[in-house]
Amino acid sequence: MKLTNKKQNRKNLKFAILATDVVIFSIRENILNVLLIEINIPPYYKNIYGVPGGLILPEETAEDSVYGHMKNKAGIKNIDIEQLYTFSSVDRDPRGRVVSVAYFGLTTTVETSSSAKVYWKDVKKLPKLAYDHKGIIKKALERLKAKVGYTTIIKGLLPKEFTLSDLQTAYEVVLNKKFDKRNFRKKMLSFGFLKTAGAKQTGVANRPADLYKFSVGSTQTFDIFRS
Amino acid sequence: MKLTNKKQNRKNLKFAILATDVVIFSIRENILNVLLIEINIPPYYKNIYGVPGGLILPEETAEDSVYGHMKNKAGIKNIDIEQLYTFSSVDRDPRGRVVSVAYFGLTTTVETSSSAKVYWKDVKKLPKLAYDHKGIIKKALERLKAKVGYTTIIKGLLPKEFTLSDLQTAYEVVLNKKFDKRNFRKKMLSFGFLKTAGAKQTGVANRPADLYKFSVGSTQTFDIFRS
DNA sequence: GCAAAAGTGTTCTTTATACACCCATGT
DNA sequence: ACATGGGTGTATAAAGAACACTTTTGC
Repeated sequence: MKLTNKKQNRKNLKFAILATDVVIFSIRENILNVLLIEINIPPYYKNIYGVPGGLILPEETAEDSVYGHMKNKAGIKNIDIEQLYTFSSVDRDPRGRVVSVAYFGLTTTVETSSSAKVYWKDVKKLPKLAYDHKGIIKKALERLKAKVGYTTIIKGLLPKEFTLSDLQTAYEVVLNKKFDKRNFRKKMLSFGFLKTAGAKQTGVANRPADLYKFSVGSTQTFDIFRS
Repeated sequence: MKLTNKKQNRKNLKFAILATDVVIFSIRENILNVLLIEINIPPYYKNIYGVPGGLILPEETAEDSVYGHMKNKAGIKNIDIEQLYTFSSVDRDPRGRVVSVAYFGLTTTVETSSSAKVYWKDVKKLPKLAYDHKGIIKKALERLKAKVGYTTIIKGLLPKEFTLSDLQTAYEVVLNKKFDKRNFRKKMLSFGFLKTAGAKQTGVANRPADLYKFSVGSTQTFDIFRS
């Protein structure tokens, strides 16, 4: 962090533009989806998509910036995000040096009330993407898979109240792996981070399931799944 | 990552200076130490220490930058580092906006062949530090503790060949926790990431221990310690 | 021969896995 | 009455934890 103290040099040190990008995951129809947004930067990019993002302003932290861009460009607010990685390849933006601090977040909010072209896409069937966004999504997915194994982060993919089957499906979709129903339930309830919501499902054409909610506020660490 | 395409605006977007900081850990006399370097930025900082770091240059990635600063300022080279977190608080540097991409690394190289004032310090007895470096070290330590539990990262704290007692001590020092010798050895050998080096300790005033080395090159994930 | 760390097995407890049937509701 | 997903227990296997003595070397 040492930098020269000569004021006349400071201008030359400000060579890079700072940006943020955010990978937002959501489960739709039992498939893990990522939020994409149209990128239109002629002559470099047209008819192409990428993850939402944008500039960091002088008076903002990276995190402030992400919240603003999520809201303005994708209509997504009130979701928890966490820092993923900072991408600093010299040529990652065709217009010049742009260093991006990437974040990732989870949501159940499927509505994307925004004027921009925004859509959800199966993470396994991504189209060609702008910039290094494919690599950013790949890294976010790795992080998500790792974190569901030792934290309660899965909470972000579920509504406030959910059934144990919903919870199981969420894990199965993220980890791409099936679990035994009885063992799954035993294990989940043993952790103590769930409590019954005191109600049952309604309007289903089968026996209604008990509803549960998380009894912990923020993401906590547990030993959830090992492999 | 969308940014305005108007060239005349791009200069105003370059408001921040980019820097890297690196937290280097090493075990010395059964204590986890961190490498500190004198920070001298009058009138803001004098007689104060912090972790090594410095500017990112226009043609460098953050990672390139860290390797350069580690070598030039602390005389440390040939160590593996990984990205830790990007610190972007607006006021973290008294001279203006500096966004720092922080890294952390492990080493056994205790010699710090450098002209700058560089020294190793017990992570539990840190003095007052410049900038937000105390927070950076705290985050690095959390990451290190987490990663020894599910990767072979501990390798970075050990010489090429080491005894099982050395390995146990390394885990104990990092996790601040004692292990049972027999159970520890059984478990470590069961993973298969160790192999005998075919030699024994020499010059010790007790029964010489077998030497081992890691049979894996880079850091790999295993289920090493749960709690 | 003594001090110092190395090396080594067994028992018990806890956790994980495999597995199949009846239940409550909507249509 | 039937189709659909909900809800439950037990037996076996695997992993983790607790625990003490003999061995090899330098001095």
